[in-house]
Amino acid sequence: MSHPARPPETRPTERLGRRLASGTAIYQAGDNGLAWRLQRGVVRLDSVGRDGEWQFASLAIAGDILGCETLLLGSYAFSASALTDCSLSPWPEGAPALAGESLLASLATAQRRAADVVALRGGQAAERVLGLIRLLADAGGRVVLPSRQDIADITDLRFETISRIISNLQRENLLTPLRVAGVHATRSFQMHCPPA
Amino acid sequence: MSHPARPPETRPTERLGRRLASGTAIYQAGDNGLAWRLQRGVVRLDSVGRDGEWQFASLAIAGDILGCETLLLGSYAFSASALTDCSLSPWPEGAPALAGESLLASLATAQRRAADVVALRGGQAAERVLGLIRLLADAGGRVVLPSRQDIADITDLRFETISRIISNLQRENLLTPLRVAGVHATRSFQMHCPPA
DNA sequence: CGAGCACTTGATCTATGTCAACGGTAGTGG
DNA sequence: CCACTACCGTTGACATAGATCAAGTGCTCG
Repeated sequence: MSHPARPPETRPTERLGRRLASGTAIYQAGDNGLAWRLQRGVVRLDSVGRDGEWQFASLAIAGDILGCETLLLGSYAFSASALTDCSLSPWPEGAPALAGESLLASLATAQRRAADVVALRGGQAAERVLGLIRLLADAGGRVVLPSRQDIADITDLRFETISRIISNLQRENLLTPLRVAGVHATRSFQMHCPPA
Repeated sequence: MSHPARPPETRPTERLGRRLASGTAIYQAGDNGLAWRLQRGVVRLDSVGRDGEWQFASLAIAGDILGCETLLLGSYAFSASALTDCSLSPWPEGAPALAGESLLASLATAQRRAADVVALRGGQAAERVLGLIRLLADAGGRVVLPSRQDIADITDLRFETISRIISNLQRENLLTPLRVAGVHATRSFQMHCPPA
């Protein structure tokens, strides 16, 4: 529909307890595999049309469960890729029994997360981007953002618009780029606005 | 944010196995209650901000489970209201044991539904509305739509825009209003486009 | 009968999309 | 080391989809 196909960048699967660099594919819709807990980072989930185009479907952030559906269906329903550096560990932890309790908990957070994502696609452009930044910021207001294009896919805006909005936020001192190796990063920021 | 507060239209809760008219509130975020299976109709879920404004969060259609989170948290996380005439029955059916299997199934469909809703908020206006119509149509292409305003809230458009789009679809013969009591209905249609 | 509500349609405005040019950085191969 | 390419991000100029404002219709309910 409105979003461009993305080239699936594949890498060999590492052993359990994976670390993934920003941009790497984690799994593809239809693959067989495990469910994971996302320990750190941000993951994008896309649904895949019959003709293979990717369409942004949801977001997972640290603490979320990834690929639950594989426990029921045997294969992934979405394709997952890392928007920032990530680490994953197999889920469920400990006993392999499908503990009803932890399933319920993961269902509840999935619902909340879905509502958050829906909210990121409504209202004024600047509010949407700010909403995403708030969602991704840690308690101290530090954020590592996805690429402009990924932010655009998430918020249903264009990357030029995202670029302009982030420039404005810097101009208004709501966001200051962090220095990484002596230069201003384009993706790491300190946020200066109320976290809610 | 971008969406207006809606007046919560309350009604006394009926006994188990409920039928609800279009427009009625089903439950409010924070209430205690059961989980339900939606047997018929379309339900809107809103998250409620601290200041009480409602914000569209998700959609449930026939077959979906409503208010799962109450099993874990003891109270509803969202407010639910009927967008068309609905019927509900308590869930889980039969044994009160939290069957891991059916929980998983409901988690999987919740994820899919969330992805559908996200898709309804991206791309061209006419495509979004058509996407919603497809989602709500039965196998024969018959649909009972929510009000123009509710469609607008779901798709993040304005009700005037929805009205124009539906008028266009009729003009292009993709949609024909059904006759109800001799007059053209404004919400019941026959769809004439491919269901996928 | 009048009030309220949902819907329709027209005229105009504007936020965001689109197109284009350019700069910086990383990687690659000579 | 430099050239070269590819990719990502920034910024400007302009176009347009959809928002906004306004007026009017018809239905339902008291």
